Amino acid sequence: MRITQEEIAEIAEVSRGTVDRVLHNRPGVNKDVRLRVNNIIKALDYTPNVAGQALVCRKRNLFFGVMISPNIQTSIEEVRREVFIQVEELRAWGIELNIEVTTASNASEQLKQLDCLLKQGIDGIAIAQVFEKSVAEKLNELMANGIPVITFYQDLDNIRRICHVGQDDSKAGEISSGLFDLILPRNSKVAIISDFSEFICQKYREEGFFRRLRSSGSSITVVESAENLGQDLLSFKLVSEICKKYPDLKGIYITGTGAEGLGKALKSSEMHSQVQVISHELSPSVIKLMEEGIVKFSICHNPLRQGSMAIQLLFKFVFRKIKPVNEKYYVEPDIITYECL
Amino acid sequence: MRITQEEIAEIAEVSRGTVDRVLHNRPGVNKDVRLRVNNIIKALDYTPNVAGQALVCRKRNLFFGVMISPNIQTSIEEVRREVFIQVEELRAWGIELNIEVTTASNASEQLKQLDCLLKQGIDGIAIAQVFEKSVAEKLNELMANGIPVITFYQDLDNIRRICHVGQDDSKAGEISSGLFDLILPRNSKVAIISDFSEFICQKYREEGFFRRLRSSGSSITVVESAENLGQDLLSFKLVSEICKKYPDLKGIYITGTGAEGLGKALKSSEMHSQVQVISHELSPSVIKLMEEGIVKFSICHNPLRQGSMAIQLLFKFVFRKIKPVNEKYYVEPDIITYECL
DNA sequence: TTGTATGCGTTATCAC
DNA sequence: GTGATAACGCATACAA
Repeated sequence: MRITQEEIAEIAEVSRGTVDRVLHNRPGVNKDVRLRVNNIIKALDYTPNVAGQALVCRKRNLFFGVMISPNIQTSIEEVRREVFIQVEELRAWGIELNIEVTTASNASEQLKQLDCLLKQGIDGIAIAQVFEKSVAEKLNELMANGIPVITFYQDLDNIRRICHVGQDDSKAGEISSGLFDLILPRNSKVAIISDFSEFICQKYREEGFFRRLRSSGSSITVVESAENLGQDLLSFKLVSEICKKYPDLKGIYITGTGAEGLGKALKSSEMHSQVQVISHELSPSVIKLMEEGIVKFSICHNPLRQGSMAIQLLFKFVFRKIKPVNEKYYVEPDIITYECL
Repeated sequence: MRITQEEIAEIAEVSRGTVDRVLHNRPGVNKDVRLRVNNIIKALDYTPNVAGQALVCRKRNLFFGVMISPNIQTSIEEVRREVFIQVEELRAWGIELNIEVTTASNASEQLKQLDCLLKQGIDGIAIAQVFEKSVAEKLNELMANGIPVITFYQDLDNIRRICHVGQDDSKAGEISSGLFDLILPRNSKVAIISDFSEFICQKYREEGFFRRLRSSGSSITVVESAENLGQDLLSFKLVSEICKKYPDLKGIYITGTGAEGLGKALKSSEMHSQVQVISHELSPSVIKLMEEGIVKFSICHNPLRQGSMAIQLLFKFVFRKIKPVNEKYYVEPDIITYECL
């Protein structure tokens, strides 16, 4: 049987009210009493019964904002479905959690949405990609005002947040490189295409890729590493050029978006049956290329699971005041092949 | 704001007590009244507030049994750790759930453990593998007596249970076959080794493997399909023979246990760098073979996640009386390579 | 056959 | 500064 406030009050020879005040750091309690009660709380390892809290807190509703960017390559409907499951689960416990899912593809949109959420009185924010410093600053401001922020999917340096939920990109890069060694003949030439190599995740993926090549003594040579700036047209051009330059190219590792342009280039160069492609995530264009047999593997970090993890951590923090123990949480990478779809 | 018993009582112009009696199908309420109340409950889509229930039910503790077999290839400590997390989570809500994790490797041990659990007054059972009909019959009996049973990891025909949590083995087989097509040269010869092909999961894996070979028009030929009866010695013998018989063998798909014997055979035949192995799950011997570069892929169905899913469903059923909507729940297969370890 | 009272643990609002 | 008390939604024992 767990310890209750009532019991603490009894032991400390005070009333429940006082215990409550101590627990919530509210003023109006003698220093000595506070210390005594606090000691008992610690000694008996008291933790509140969440059911009791849930029952009381039926008055005020919670309100979270989930901000995603198109880059997470999952449809907003899917995110909503995932969110719905969690909201329903909490509803069963009598807790009304409202979650507004918005999508933005640039900084100014994000800022506008943040302002809108703030006006409605937000209790917490999970954000999948922070586009610019201006947004980061805004989020820092929120944190300073006691509104918790969790970043997921893509992190940013110098941003204040209670934690980050993401993937181990460097490991993902290692896995890709290992996969190439399994499917390519010896001494193969491989090219790497990123969209913006400055994006942390892509930088780490590439790093991991190279690290394993070295450490495993792989025979693969990376002949080119180019940026398509997230544009399919540029992607097409780049890959076409590379194909011309290296007619014996055997593999392409695409760490970000732009798979569609890549696919077209391979087909128009008639290299699509010779070049094996490994990509990340499961955008519609990647799925299509898998069905066509051009993309052989895609390494995914279920953005849905990341999102729901973020919401759970956010809820725990807001409702139960439990701070995430880790600064970063990783979801395991999923290796996807055509048969997995 | 959700609807409450109180409100239903008000609308039906009866007391809370009566509503409660109707909700719990207890006797002592007029037929007409019962009908009226029931209609209101349905019309307003009433669902109980679990927090309220949790608060009341602090008196009686719940007691679940989790029975695993060595075949699930996860250490009992890991299972306990996983169980612990869930128990703590419920504890936070004031619900004391006791879970006893036992491991048995044959039917008579399982029967003994079941009896032991029954004597202690069990509220539900999650079982990872049912060895014989005698155990299945015992479980059917429990179900008849209102003690819910969930099977996970491995199912059995003709067993009564509220649902099953497992994997889509046929899909797993398809994935393996797809992987072979990616890593093997054209027209390769492949052998399949199972331990007991009568085990449902292995049967389905093999079926899926063959199905995809046919449907995709693969150039792979399966030259042999043998059973090692779960014995490493037999596994060694079988694989040695196969290696001798097919010196140009390129791949082995091992659907069950016995990887250690297989590895030794490949090494002693000096075929280990020529033959690519795909296996299932992550037993210590599989991990070792991956590190040695012999096993290239292993397809896993996180038994831990299966177990925790089973417990969650069990809890939902026992505590909230919510029957699982599906008869079978599948976890997604994980494709594991050396770099994933 | 029906209604009422009590308690579960927490929070918040009074009163002292 | 401190203590008592009324909800919150539910289950149950008891009263009518």
